[in-house]
Amino acid sequence: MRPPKDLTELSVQEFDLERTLGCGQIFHAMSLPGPSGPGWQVLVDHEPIFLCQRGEILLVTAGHEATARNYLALDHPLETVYAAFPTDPFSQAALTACRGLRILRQPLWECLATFITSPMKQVAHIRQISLHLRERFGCPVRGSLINAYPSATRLAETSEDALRACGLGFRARSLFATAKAIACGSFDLTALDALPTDKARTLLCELPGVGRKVANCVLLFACERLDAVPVDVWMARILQAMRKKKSTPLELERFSRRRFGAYAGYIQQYLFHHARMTKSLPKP
DNA sequence: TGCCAGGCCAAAT
DNA sequence: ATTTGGCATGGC
Repeated sequence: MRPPKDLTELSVQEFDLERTLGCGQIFHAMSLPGPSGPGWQVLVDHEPIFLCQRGEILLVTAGHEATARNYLALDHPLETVYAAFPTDPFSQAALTACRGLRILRQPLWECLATFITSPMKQVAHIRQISLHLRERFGCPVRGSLINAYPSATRLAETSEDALRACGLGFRARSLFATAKAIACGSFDLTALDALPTDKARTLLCELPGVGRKVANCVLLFACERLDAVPVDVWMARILQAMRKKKSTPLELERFSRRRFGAYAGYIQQYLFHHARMTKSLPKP
C-alpha cells in the first residue's frame, strides 16, 4: 500500500499507535514511510487503513475514520484503567512506559486463528506464520500490501499438510480442525457475544488447540472482556513475583483478577509488554 | 550447542 | 485433582 493522499486528522488523547500495534495483540501491522512521517498499515477484515501519529493528531485514511475509531478502541476509558493500576514500582514503571496502549477490537476469527498458532512460539514467529497464511490463502485487497486473513471456510478447504507447510508444526492439526468446525457450522462463533465470560470461555475451550490461555486472549482481544487475563510464561513469572505463595497458572489468573479488578486484562497487557521490552520482572 | 518461546492434550500419578 | 511428557519450528 502506498500511503494514501487523502488523510483525515483525528484528535486523540491517551493514545500511542506504536505501542498499541506492537504489543503482541495483532501480528500483521506493516510499518511504512508516510507523506508526513512514518506510519502503519493495518487490515480490519478487508478494510485497509493507513495510520500515522504525530502527538495528539492521528492521520487516518479518509473514509475509514469510523472503522479506525472502533478498531483502535478510542472510547476505552484509559484514565479509569490507570487509576486501577497497582502502586508497586514495576506496575507503575509499566504504566509510564506503555501509556496510551489500547486493547484493540479485533475481528473474531482472525484473533482465534492466530492465537491457535501461538503456543510455544515467539511473537516474531507468530507474525511470520500469520503473514505466511495471508500470503498463501488470503484474498488480495486493493491498495493493501498484505492479503486479508483467510476465512475459516477457506482454511477448511486446504489441508493439514498445506498449513504445516506454512511453518505451523503441530499447530496445523488444531487450526485445520477448528477451521472445519466453524466452516461446517458445528461451532457458532457469533454465539459468544451473548454469553457470560465463564460460559464463553468454556465453549471456546471445546475447540481443538484452544485451552484457557488462548481462550482468554480471544475474550480479551476480540470479545470486549477486558477483565480476561491470559497467563503465558511471561505473565506467570510476573504474577508469581508479585505473589509470594507458589501458584498454578489458574491461581495466578484469579489472583490478578482480584488484585487488578474489572480492567485486569488491560493492566495485564501493560505488564506483559513492559516485561518483554525491558526483559525485567518485579522484585520478589 | 542448548535453551526457550503469549500452550495444549492425553496419560499417569 | 494434579503432574508429566510429547509435540515442531526458529531465534539467540
